[in-house]
Amino acid sequence: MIEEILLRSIADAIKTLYQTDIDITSLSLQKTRKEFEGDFTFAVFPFLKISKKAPEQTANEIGQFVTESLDDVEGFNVIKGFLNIVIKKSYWLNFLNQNINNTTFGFNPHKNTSPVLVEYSSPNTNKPLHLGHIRNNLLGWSVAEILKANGENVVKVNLVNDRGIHICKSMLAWKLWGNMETPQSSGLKGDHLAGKYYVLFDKYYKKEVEELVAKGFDKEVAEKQAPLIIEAQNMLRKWEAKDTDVIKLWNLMNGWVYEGFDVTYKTMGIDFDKTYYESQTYLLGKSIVEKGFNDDKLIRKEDNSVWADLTTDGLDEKLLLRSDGTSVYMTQDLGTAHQRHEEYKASKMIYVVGNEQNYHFDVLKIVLKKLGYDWADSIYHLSYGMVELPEGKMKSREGTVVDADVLISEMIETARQTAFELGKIDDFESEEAKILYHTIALGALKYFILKVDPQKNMMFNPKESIDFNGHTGPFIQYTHARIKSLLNKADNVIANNIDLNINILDKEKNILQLLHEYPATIKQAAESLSPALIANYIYELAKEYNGFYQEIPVFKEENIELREFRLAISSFVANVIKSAMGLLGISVPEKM
RNA sequence: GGUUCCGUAGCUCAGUUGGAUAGAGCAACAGCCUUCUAAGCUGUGGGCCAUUGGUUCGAAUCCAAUCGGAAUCACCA
Repeated sequence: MIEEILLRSIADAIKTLYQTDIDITSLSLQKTRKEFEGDFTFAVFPFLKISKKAPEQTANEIGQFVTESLDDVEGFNVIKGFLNIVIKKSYWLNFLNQNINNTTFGFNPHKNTSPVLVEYSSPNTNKPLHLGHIRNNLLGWSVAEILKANGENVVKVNLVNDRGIHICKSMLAWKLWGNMETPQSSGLKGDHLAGKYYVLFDKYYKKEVEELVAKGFDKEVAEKQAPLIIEAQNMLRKWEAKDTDVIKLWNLMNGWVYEGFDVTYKTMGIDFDKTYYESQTYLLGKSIVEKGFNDDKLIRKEDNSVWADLTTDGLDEKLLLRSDGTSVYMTQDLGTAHQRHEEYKASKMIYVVGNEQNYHFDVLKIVLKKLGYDWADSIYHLSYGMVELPEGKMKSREGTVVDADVLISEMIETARQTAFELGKIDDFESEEAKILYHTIALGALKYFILKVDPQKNMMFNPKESIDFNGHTGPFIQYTHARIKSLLNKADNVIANNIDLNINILDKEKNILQLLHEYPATIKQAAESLSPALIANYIYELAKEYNGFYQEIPVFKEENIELREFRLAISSFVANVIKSAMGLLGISVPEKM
């Protein structure tokens, strides 16, 4: 990489000129700002104490040294204390020639190290997926792909939350009021059917609580004594005791939900290498807790509940087993983590989970350590922000959730209408057209979500449908389609031996520089686990290309060498757009 | 109340380890299709980077305090 060569040369310069050894990692270059001439800029201010000279003079001396020692450097200029280094155009053209046909440009070779696990999605089987889950799925999937591109050995895992009191609520409601309704009989998608009964449970439960309060009970007491909740708890105990009828009902309803989830995952293009089920790990969790108690690392209270005392860690006590012996969320997470560690000995276990669970993961790591598992440090909680609506947070029970399936189908419809209004397609009902609507709709949705820094909360306004113009997925897809159309006109013949003496325009060099940054962008995105860096990078590239496309003839250029050069740049841009969008899970059309 | 995260244009968001005059998109206004796809391009207006101190040659970026907002602190998950 030219950056590293430049830095080494600068370090040499400082050593030769000022007799001081500088660690190369303490030096940094930045891209030269557009208003100045040059490619890379080095700020000399920190080294004035060493040079004991004015900024301009120091910069001039270093610039002189670097220019004389490196073939790829054309020259330099100095403005205040900023040394702007100009790279020869032959460097950029060589870069183009060498990478134009490299289908894995920007990717690191596969390292043969212990795997990195990425857990995402982690759905509950009592309700369908909503916009919050969409962010989770897209983030997790994309982070996994970016890590792969960076050479990691990645395992994508899902953890299905298929047991627990919330599942029993749906089951109980269906049993009481469902009249044997099935996805077939109702035409409802399986996950939506389960969700319907979850909502129904809550409705009647609330009613019971109100009635008890009206009779003079405290609200807290009422919430614990309402017949419905007692019945649900009863069901959970029966489930843990493997009661035949309860298990049968559980299998039936979960089966419906899985069928529903599969459809949604397929539509979104989300996949997994391995799926864990809480129902298969919670017993391991229980045994870990029992062992911890026997080893005197946990405490049992009079009512038989088991707790971890975290007061020495500045936290509170944490329940691990209820007084009736059933397990909680934390219990199964201990079991799941343990099982995964045994299976993969992963160097890192990344959990993509919303920031509302920050405390949970702090506790998980502390409890694991307390129990003597050193590998607790390999657990990393990739904590992402909530998706907020204009009215505030999404709440299932208040009906303010944006349903994943509904949102996606609305987006597809919008894509269809927009294509119609723009007169883009001849046959609007053809199979090809339908694929295109899907590609564009998902492109818009995925890009909208992934371009935001994962850590931050993000706003989604359902009344303003996601845009297809400007800083969006379709903008980038469109750029790709236009390039493909150009390349087709040239019969897809792309030269990789561009003459190093041709004249390069500013816009062309800007594009080459951006392409040159792709490998570093992937690396950075992998290190910071942020697809947003890829998303913003690819927008910048597409935008720069569109400016070029508008102003400069490509296929119509009469000079053959220039035409080949511009076609080559165009082809390279198309490759990188396709590659980078692929890391976001967004496919790019050939035509649109 | 404790802990954690966030405050950048009217709105939605960028701004890599501190660097030169703070960047996009949307919305508004004005232009560009007999020439490679106008889902595009060009231009105009729009900012006390929440506030106040500090560190530094240099702060949107680092530190502290204050003010706003969010999450969490359950025998829910």
